Amino acid sequence: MRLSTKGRYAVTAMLDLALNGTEGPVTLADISENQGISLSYLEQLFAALRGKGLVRGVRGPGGGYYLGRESDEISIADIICAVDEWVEFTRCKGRQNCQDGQRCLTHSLWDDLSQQIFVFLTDITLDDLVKRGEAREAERREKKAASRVVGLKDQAA
Amino acid sequence: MRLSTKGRYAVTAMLDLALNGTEGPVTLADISENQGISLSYLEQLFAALRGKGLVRGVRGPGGGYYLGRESDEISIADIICAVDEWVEFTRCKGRQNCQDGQRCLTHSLWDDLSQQIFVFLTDITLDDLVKRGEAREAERREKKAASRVVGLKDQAA
DNA sequence: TTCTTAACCGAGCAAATTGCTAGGTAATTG
DNA sequence: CAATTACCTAGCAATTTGCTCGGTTAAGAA
Repeated sequence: MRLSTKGRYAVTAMLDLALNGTEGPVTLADISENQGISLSYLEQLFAALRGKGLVRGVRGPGGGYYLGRESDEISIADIICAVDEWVEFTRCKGRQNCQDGQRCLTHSLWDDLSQQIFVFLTDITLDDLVKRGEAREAERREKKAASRVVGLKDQAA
Repeated sequence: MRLSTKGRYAVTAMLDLALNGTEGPVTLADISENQGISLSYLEQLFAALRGKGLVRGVRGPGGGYYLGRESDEISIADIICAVDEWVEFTRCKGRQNCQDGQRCLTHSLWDDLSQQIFVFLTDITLDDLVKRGEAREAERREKKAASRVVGLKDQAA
């Protein structure tokens, strides 16, 4: 599992799509403006996402992108794997002192870690993020209402 | 937390040091040969490690490097942080739509993940890796002995 | 003292990656 | 037809990675 800013861009863009794509497709130009990512970079990312079936493009006026599946069927790991292709964590394949030597100790360490990260990101879907955002939004509104009642100033938490 | 091959090189080198440094210092030339890492790159890595007190250099003939602390006092996270300096996982500081917008949802996602990785790597010390290697070594010997008794061929597990 | 060893230091370089600009073509709508 | 938007390719500046090369300094050995 590789973790880079590229994967984060992709997740951010996909989240934008999940949030704003409920009625009709979303254009890359919109996402570009919302998220401050260049259009051309988005095109590259979405080419990869489309290749994995995570999004579906519609051409022409009124076109844009849909999610390729329901948002609760798309994990964060899916997204990252699509754009940040799985770089093998070890370089000792065929290397001599790997079988029992020190290198293989770190080898298994990275495997463990990689597995851990993968599980973490596989368990979280786009829908989870959407819901998490809704919850936060609700909480924020509650606080605001409460503070208005008590007469306190809004404090940016 | 940033994960790159650079950190893996450093961990591998430190493990070599833990394994071979029990009686006297280990030269970078030795580690270079053992692990297939260029001498000059090792020097760069060890400059960073030395800066964090993780290793101690001794100049002159018979010199080399010692661990800076006991191997059970050095976590994998210590090593990685020394060479792969902590890159902040988010780029939205001061960004407008972070406070409540989509970007902040991925923000907290990366924070969670980062924390998870950090805990994982903080819990593992160099000594753990050494012991893990000894256990594996013992297991291998046992298997070998057993197969010899039964008259089976060695099979590379 | 002089030679050798090995840490320590810095310049620079090829390859890959990142995020971007620029300039297209193809499909769909009005 | 024209406008829109996906889709595609080339290339570029900045950064990172792992390296070569060429030193200087401290400490032991001759």
